[in-house]
Amino acid sequence: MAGVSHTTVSRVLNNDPKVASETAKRILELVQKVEYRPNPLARRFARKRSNLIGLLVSDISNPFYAELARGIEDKAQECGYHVIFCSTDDRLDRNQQYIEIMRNTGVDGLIFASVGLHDQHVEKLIEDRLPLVLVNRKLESEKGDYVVLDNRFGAYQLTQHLIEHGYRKIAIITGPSDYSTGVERLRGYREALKDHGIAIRDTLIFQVPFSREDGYRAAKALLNGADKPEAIFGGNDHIALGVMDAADEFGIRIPEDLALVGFDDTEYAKSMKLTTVSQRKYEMGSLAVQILVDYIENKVNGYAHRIVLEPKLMIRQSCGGHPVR
Amino acid sequence: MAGVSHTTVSRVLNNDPKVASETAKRILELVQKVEYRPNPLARRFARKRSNLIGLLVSDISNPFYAELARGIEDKAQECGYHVIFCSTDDRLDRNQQYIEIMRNTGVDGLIFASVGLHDQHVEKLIEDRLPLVLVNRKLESEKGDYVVLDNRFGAYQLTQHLIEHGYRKIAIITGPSDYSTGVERLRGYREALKDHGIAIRDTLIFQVPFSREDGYRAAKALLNGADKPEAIFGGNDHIALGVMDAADEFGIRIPEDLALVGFDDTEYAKSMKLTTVSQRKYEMGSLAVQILVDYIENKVNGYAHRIVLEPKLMIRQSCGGHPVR
DNA sequence: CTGAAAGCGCTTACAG
DNA sequence: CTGAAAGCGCTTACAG
Repeated sequence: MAGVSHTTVSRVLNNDPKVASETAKRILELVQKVEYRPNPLARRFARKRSNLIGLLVSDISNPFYAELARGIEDKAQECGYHVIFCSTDDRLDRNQQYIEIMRNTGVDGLIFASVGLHDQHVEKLIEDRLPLVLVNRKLESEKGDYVVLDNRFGAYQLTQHLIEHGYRKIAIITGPSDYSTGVERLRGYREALKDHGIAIRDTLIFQVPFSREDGYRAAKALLNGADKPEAIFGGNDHIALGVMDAADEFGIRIPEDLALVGFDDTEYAKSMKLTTVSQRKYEMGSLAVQILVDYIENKVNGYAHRIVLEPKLMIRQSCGGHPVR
Repeated sequence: MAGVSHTTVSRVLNNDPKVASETAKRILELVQKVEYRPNPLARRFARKRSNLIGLLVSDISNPFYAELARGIEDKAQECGYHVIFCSTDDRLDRNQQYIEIMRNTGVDGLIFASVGLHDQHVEKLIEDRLPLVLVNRKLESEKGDYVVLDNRFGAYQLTQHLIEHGYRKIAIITGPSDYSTGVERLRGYREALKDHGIAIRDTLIFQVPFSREDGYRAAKALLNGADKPEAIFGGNDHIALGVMDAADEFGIRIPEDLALVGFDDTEYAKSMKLTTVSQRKYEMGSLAVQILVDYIENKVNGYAHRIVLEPKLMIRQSCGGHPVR
């Protein structure tokens, strides 16, 4: 240490205003020269803050979550935070374990993108006032802060769009009933059919995990049956992709022989000309970070941030543009 | 503290073998009951180890990097580490800044998936013996440890495949010359043409950023010209997707009017039936973590780990299966 | 505006 | 096998 005290150096590095600008300048120069780097581990320990955010997603390699992660990353960086991620593969049985692991990393707060409808462990975290924001999916109990899309309305619009194009026998392959997204999309589908006086038939409703593989299998079952649907609503774009795989295999053309819609508007949907609903993933992530950082830094936890974003219908060739029969 | 000392509790929590199993058991029970969580920030500080790995990618929302990240995440978790990621958007001018930010997070080591060919800042880190592994891209100087694909050979195979299908006028829209991937893929293309006695024409060579948008623009220029190619080699799947966009716009059918190949074998390629080269992204990430953790924990840094994975040609409808003319 | 001192909550030789 | 004590490298009241 050349000249001043430990304390003063620390002050300068933390932009403490009550330090002579001349001293500060001298120290800064020295810091440069010696390439002094304050030990981040010691800083965090002394400050009792890590400036780390934990992000729990189903699978980071899924483009939906990857795009969400990018929104989270950018806003976090803007706020001086960094993101540690963890893929849960939607294994509800291991959820507690993943959360525990995350807490042991010393993050200041958690963003949970894949919460189950009835996750009691997460409910407990919320009650314990641990800084936590849900994004994409929410709890049935409506506990905690969240940023989600209006999934019900998105599904309603999509189904209505199919109906308006003359389709009547519309099947849905939606996500599992363990998640708000799966449940609400199914609800929107039902409501749209009901409002248009179309009977809801259980044989046309499939609930499967949100994967291409599962979409493929369900579609095969549907297309193999005697009672083939005229249109299929895939619970997300991955499922819709799986439907395409199955259609391909059976030589069924889309949209000529079968109309198809998805959900999420991932890049895949754009490439495959799939009609879908756009989720503002980047924005969702960004908003979640804002709320979380507010929690962490201002210890606000009386507010209830419940943000429900409007869905936007993206009409593409997989079903749109065809005459009403 | 009920019964024993601070020290002993610490030992138990760190699985120190020289502690009476009976005492250990009692402490563990108490820990459970009180829901005691050791402060991770203090642990890291005392241990001088964060068990954090920094991951630098071009863009986490790009499926290629997202899949790589998943491989890294899984292996890291297996080794008791966590991953902090940072998207650089391939802004070479800001590279130093991003690295600096990462170092300030206190990571034990760095995985760099998007290094520039001549990144002097990274070369310095390597010389300073900072635990660092390059993945996907490498330095021209061949400094440091890396896990990469044999990009040259992959491009060679792809080009040869086109030639074997009767195409002669083959254009390439490859990545920028700032990255080993872009450069080596171009090299493989040139070598294949040369080996088959086909003249290399500069007007058929484009070097653009690895994006769909840039691929689209370059393809438009190519397809608009008087001298239309019979086939296009997209430097990665994103570029190939951009070529498809342009072809669509011009009413050019793939593969009937134009053959197309990509590179990377992202999920997009599968959906779009694009012939491409498979990169074992998950495996690449996993290997990189293994090497890095070995560095961190055993302070091995005399070894030179240079892993070059074999590419695998994925033949799909975008060019394959058509008769030689 | 600056410095001495305490403290953050663990881990880890060291001594017993 | 167990404990007292030092130490990890910062930040931050507190006193001046």
